[in-house]
Amino acid sequence: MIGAIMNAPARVIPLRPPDTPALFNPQARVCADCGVRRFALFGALDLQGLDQIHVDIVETRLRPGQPLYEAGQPGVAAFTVRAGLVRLERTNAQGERRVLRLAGRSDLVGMESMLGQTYAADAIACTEVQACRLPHGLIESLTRREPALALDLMKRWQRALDDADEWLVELGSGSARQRMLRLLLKLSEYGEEGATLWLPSREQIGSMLGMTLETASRLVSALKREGVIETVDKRHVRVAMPRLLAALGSSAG
Amino acid sequence: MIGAIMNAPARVIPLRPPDTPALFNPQARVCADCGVRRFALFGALDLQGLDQIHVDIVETRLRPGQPLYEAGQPGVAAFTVRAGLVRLERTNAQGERRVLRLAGRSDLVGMESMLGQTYAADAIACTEVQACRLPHGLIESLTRREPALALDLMKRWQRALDDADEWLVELGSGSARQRMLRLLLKLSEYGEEGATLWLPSREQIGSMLGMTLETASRLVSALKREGVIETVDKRHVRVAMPRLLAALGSSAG
DNA sequence: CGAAAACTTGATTAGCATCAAACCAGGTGG
DNA sequence: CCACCTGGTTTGATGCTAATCAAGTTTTCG
Repeated sequence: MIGAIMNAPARVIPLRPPDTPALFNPQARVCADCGVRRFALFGALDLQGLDQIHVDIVETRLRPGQPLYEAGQPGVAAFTVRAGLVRLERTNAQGERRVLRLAGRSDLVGMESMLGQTYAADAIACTEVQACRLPHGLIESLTRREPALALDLMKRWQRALDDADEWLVELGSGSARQRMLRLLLKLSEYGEEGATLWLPSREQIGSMLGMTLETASRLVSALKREGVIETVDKRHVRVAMPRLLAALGSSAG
Repeated sequence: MIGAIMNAPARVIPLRPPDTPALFNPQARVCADCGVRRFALFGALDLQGLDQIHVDIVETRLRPGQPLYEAGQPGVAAFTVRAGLVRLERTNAQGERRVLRLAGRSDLVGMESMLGQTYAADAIACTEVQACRLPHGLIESLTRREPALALDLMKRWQRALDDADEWLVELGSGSARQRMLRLLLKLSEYGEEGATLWLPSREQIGSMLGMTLETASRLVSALKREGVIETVDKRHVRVAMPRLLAALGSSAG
């Protein structure tokens, strides 16, 4: 594959390409070395393609609470999340905020920008976030040159749709306790290392599960007492997966 | 446009093209005369294109309760809903069924089939349904010939995603009464004629709003007493929109 | 007509929202 | 350094909402 950079016949890409001296632009190098490239939007692109697109890609860093974009703004770019967690949320007719779903490593958010639409939701950093900004013009021109990318994009949309449905089905009904347990299960999918996962503020848990922050607090406290979760620091807990699964199973067999 | 069939320069299509004697295949005629074509997937195609694709398109009719497809089945075709209402629903880990959203006239469902995936949900007819079956192979080959179709498809996905988010935000929180009122508002978007709309069974309302069928029944009864809705027949009601909006406004200003 | 399914209505209870108060950690300024 | 403040969190007391259990009624359909 590395040899192929110069005479480019290939589509197959190794999981993490070794050094690639043929790339001229520094950002192209960053892209080539990116740990999520294989899973991200440009996984279908070869390195030569990368060398041509680098120019417009900007890496963005956000602190917890900072918005990546906001609902209603003209959509100028999509974003690949490289690290951290982003939450998508909307305000309903009654003015209550509601978290729609989360996006983590290798997820693509703000795809509506590629259709000339305004952003459909607020995207806000939950943790420290690293993201790559992909201007919509770039993607349009790339799709023309590389039709496989269009298929890749469609798969992205379908994944987002699956995620949305999953949140509705798993977190949308059942008792408060069940929803809390299922949320922990979901958060553990994004878990960085081991059984340690990021725990949202009580208010955010409420906004994800459709309950008050007091109820969320009581549930978290109860699960700590029961040894299902264990405090690591203010925003992180370690989860005893067997107990979590047992708790889920016992509440509705 | 009719003249253009023979020398085809056009992309502009009248809302409902008059007789088109130049088309040979009967199904192509059906497509050309289709009332939703302008809004449906092949709106971007000219009539000549239609004449070439007709062969694989089959019109399907369903009675209330019949499935269009089922979750987990290999996705062999997407469907454009021409008339009636289809509900998408899934069973969660605890075995409860949950309605994800509805699809009505001109909506496209089962798009995941075009990505070689199995269907992600059950699609079940709520009312009498007419749908056009679009085999995934057809769409693939068409996309190659007509790149604009890919963009059209992406817009479809985004619309589905918007719908999903909307359901979560609007029907996912608030009191049972508020959710019921918002559901009526949503159902009225699909309303056929005037203020008359299809009313789901109490069990289905429960499955859409995350409540028991008894609560749904009580709410429907109460709204009838209050004159917000009025029985037309077992499955249809007329809605007094001003009262509905007033009820929505008063319960949460 | 009779049985099954869908719907309605009532009584009771459990679960969660609401209101209220106290607690804690972190940061600021005197 | 300590007093103070602020925002997030915990915990308690109380009441309302909707689930549950239980009949009874209407509709549908063989």
